[in-house]
Amino acid sequence: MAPKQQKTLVDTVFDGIFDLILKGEIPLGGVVNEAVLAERFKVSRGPVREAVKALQGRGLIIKEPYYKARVVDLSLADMVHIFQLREAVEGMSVRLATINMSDQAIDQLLAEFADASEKQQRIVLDVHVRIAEGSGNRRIQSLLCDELYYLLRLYRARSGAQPGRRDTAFSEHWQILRAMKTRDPDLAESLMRSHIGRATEGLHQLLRSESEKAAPVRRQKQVG
Amino acid sequence: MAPKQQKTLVDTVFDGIFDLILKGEIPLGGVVNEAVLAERFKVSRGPVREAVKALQGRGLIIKEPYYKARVVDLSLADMVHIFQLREAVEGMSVRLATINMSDQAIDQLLAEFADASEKQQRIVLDVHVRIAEGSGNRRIQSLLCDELYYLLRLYRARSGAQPGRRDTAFSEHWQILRAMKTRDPDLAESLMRSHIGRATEGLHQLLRSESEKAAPVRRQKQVG
DNA sequence: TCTTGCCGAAGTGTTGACAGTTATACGGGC
DNA sequence: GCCCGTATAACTGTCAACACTTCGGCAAGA
Repeated sequence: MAPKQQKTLVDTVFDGIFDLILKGEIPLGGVVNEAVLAERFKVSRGPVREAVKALQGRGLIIKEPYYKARVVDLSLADMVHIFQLREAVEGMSVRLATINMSDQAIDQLLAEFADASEKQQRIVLDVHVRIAEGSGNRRIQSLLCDELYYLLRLYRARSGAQPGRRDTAFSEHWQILRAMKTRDPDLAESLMRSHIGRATEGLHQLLRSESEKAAPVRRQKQVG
Repeated sequence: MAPKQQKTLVDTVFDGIFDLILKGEIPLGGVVNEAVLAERFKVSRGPVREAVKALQGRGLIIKEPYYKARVVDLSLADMVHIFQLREAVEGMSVRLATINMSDQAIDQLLAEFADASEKQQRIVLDVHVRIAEGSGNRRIQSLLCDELYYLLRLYRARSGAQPGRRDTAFSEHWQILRAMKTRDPDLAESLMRSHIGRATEGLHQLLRSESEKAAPVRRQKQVG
């Protein structure tokens, strides 16, 4: 009973709105107007409503009854919260993958990682996605590869800089994969949590320097 | 800018459908029919669609384009996945609460816990909710108190038995609260993960005994 | 009897109009 | 100029009808 992969207007509009948000055409905190979007995508307001609700369900849009929906602000504090959650879930994800993935699958992941690293390709999100798939836990996969995935993409698109150190990320990923290979779930989880915890700490530093910078002068109102 | 707490038809229908599912009027795996529900709640199909989509977003309903939506099956394997995720997130939740909650708030939680235990009240979900609130992490709170909360409620309503041992749960909660009081985030997290990990293991046992029971004879088709 | 194909019924997806709520603009008074 | 009240415009929530897809029943053929 595998249904055909139908694509409804809601799916198309969802992707379209997410793209507008990614590109900043609807800025962070900006208004999401159903009627305008319906005109833009040449559909009725119904599918737009449903797409907006779906984006709301992924934490990308804030919506209250009768009020104009808004794109989430994605403050640094918000990102700290997301990374704390992600640390816990990615830790469990790699623990389960260490236990559940076959030797062959782990070897293949290691080989692809080594291959991509030689080519200087961006593989950071892919490794996490692959581990989540290997965890065999559909709920964890759904959370990491759906809701948190969109939030991370948005954060990276809007902030430019990655909350992590690109120079050591390769080494940390490698160590995680090695721990998986040796079937040490405790070590794998600990390494993954440290890996993400460092990014969280980096965000914390930004948050602190931001509040110190703001303290001596009047908080500058954002134009948008 | 706190909007009034408006309640739309979608909210009402969401609660109504969830209630039908809780009571088994729509059984696990059962069909969710928009037109029938619209008649039942005396609304148009629009709000029903939106409510169904919202329930889908919480993992309670499975839906593909043009196919009839269905209530999730909530198999034991599914519950194991949910509890594994919950273990990770509740662990991080109590870690953050141990760090972030004020002494006064922790004392109050301890006092309320002791009070409720004398009265033999059901406080299990409340403690977890309170800890999530105390974590100060809105994403964790949202996940534990929204999506996972509904799934847990549904599981308990449909399965009757709690995946846990009521006799030792009090003691385990108490130890967790004590670890919070002494400001030991590592211990608090470890205790919480053990607490939920035991429930997960109980589910695993059920899953194993289920598959052993099914192995020697033809798998009995469920009537529903 | 079993299998396949066709057609109509049952259901889902979308539309445009109406109903209800919030936001904005304008005028009057202080 | 500022504040308040009112009216209207702009928006969100809902409705009923139409468009499109799936499902089930029946008939025909092997």
